[in-house]
Amino acid sequence: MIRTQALTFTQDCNDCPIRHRAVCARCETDELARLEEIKYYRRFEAGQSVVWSGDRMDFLGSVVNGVATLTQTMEDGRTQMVGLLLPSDFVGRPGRVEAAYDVTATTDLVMCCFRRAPFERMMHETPHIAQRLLEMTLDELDAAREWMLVLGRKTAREKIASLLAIIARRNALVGTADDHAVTLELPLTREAMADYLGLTLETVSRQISALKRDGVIVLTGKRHVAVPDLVRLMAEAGDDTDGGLPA
Amino acid sequence: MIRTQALTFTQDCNDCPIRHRAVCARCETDELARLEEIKYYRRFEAGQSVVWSGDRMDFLGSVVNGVATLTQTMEDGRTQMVGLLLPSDFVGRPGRVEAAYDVTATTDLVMCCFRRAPFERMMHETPHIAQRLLEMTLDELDAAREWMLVLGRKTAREKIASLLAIIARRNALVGTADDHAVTLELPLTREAMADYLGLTLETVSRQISALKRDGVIVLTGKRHVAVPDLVRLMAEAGDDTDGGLPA
DNA sequence: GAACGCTCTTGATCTGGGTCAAAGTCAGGC
DNA sequence: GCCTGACTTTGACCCAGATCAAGAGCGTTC
Repeated sequence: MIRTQALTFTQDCNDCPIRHRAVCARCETDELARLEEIKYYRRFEAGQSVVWSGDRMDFLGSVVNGVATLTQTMEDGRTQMVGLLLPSDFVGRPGRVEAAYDVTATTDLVMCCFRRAPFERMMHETPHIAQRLLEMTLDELDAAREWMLVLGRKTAREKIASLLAIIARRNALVGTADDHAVTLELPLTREAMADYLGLTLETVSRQISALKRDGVIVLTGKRHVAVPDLVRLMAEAGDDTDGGLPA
Repeated sequence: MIRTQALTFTQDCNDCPIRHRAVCARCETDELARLEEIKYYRRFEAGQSVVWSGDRMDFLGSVVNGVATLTQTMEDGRTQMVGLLLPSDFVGRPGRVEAAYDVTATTDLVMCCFRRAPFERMMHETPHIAQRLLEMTLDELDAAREWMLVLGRKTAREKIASLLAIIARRNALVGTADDHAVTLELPLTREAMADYLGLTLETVSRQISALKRDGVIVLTGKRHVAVPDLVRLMAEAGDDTDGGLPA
């Protein structure tokens, strides 16, 4: 059920694979060149804030490397992560300068950014870009709704398994892996995982221990996880597995 | 925090206010005429399914009247509502014929539909439409993420208050109301509310009783709710109230 | 107007996950 | 090597909300 995005980078875009996928899948050469002009890179250290909710955000861009999170906070301090930005994911809303969420780098992070004004101008002149952004936003919406099911109806164990499955799937496409066994590096602390899953960090820790005890995962270090059987993991997540993996 | 969409219909669009807002806010007259050609109305009875997840959906459209829900279901029968479609909301994904969710009318429903093929053709030829759809989709994404906070971090009482506040705000704009007192008709059964909130119907019922006991709401019939003080209700929902209401 | 089928309310009890507390692991700095 | 601080694990206990169960309200049908 968790839709996997095709990360089919093309060689003609090797200095910034992201730019290609994110906003320019069907652009002509001269359009690519224009994007090139307004593009720049930003680096963030693990733990650093990219932007705070309500602040001015004068760029839009995609993650090249590393992991960032989108979180919402209530006045009393309760927080909920509402999005996980993995390489190739796009942040920023055209036409609205104030950030709607806190964006935080959870690992060292490299982003490919576009300055807002020229990007928006270009979007208005280049129909492909708005159409591409629409597709990407629809994918994000599907992912958010998928996550609503996780938050609203799954047990703690299923929630952990769902998160691991998402990361494993994204990883599996980038790295090499046979269909059923995957290893992955958790880019999140237990606390950040809890924020994503609507749990406490203690519960996260306990459920990870339980999955380990039951052989669903093998821990080789706090953050390094081996999944011997991805199908098993997805079953633990409560997902239907049909069509999930290539045959 | 719950963003309210401006439902500013213009008089030049009186036979189908929705069409205007939904996809053609900036179209020229001839484009409006083309939309007119491919538009038709569909009516559904309360309880009837609009489309099942996975089925072919050969139209897109917006709600004119009534309420529909988007729900996701797990194999074991657990369900989670992932969206509430109130008048002026749009359903359907351009470029993807299979519905991703179950769409169900919870009241008698009128939709203004566009046949898929000509609509998509028009979208590709008319940049305004893709841009408008992008904006609408970004609004939906914000709403979905808002809801993730509700599902993941709010208590049962706060969840109920949040739902009432959403409906009250949408209602308040359409109907007449002074700033602080609103009455509304619940378009959902207790069970549907539970599905939206990630609760059981018993808990929904108990919390509604509690809010009534505490004077936050006044029940005049099972489904008819008077909110004497919307600010109070929003405080119960755990929302920050700044900017929420006109002064 | 009795019987039926919904929807909703309320009570009693149970439990998954939260809360509080303490101890274990590990990387980096000196 | 040992200290420090951040992260993680584990234990004991508790409570919000789930579950199970019984009725109550109320519109429809015949």
